[in-house]
Amino acid sequence: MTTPFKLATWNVNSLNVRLPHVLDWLATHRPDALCLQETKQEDSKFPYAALAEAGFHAVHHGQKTYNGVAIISPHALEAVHVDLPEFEDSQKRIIAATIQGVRVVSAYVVNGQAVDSDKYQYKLRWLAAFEAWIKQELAQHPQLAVLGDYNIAPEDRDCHDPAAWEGQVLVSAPEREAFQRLLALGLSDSFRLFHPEAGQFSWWDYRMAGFRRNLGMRIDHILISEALKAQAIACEIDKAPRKLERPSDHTPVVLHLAR
DNA sequence: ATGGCTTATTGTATAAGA
Repeated sequence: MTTPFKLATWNVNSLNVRLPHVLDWLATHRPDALCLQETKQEDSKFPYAALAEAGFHAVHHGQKTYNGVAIISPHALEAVHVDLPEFEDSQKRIIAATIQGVRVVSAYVVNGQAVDSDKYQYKLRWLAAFEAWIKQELAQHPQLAVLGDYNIAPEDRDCHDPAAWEGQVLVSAPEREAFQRLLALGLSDSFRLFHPEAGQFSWWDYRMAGFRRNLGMRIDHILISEALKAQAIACEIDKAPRKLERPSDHTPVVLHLAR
């Protein structure tokens, strides 16, 4: 006897603007956990009441203007943790909670802006600290799912024009190596368990009619431990919200487990 | 063609995203 369990991640690019889309999506999909990134609001502004009215608990770690992460669930959110340990950081990029025995991480990885920038160096340092922490989480929680906006397209098939993007931020070798080190801890890129094809993206630039022309990148990922891999039955990118009025530039990625 | 669009901000231009 197995029970369906649905996990999702979505960079909403301002929850203040996107709350109606999020509430509609929650009502339609009824996930067991939805991880958000780029809420761009302080905890005092987070819509706990609207979510509660819809039947969801939530935990949020945010700040004004930038960053901000949350986990929304109809179930209890236990052992909540924020930030990377032993990494001085004023930017709110990490929240984790245990939901029905599954350790769920919502992560907003540093963008990095350009490979010759200080922000890129911060991205690589941040990723090293993230890897060290995820290693600890995995040791403590065999059933681990690390969801979020990784701001890394792991392979050329995850980029609409690898030649044009070669060496750029999001696809550069040091970033891709950092992603591979996460996998080497014992995690799997759940989307690729089911979909080997190129041209599957989770983000499209607002400019240049990027979505209509499918000029995108697959940078939002759900990494899962071996124990969860054994339960995985499907993983999809839901492009529907990207077609709405005033969409986020990212769209949800959804993992289905049978537990 | 280094921009194109969208968001937030003690705003009327700037910074950041990816």
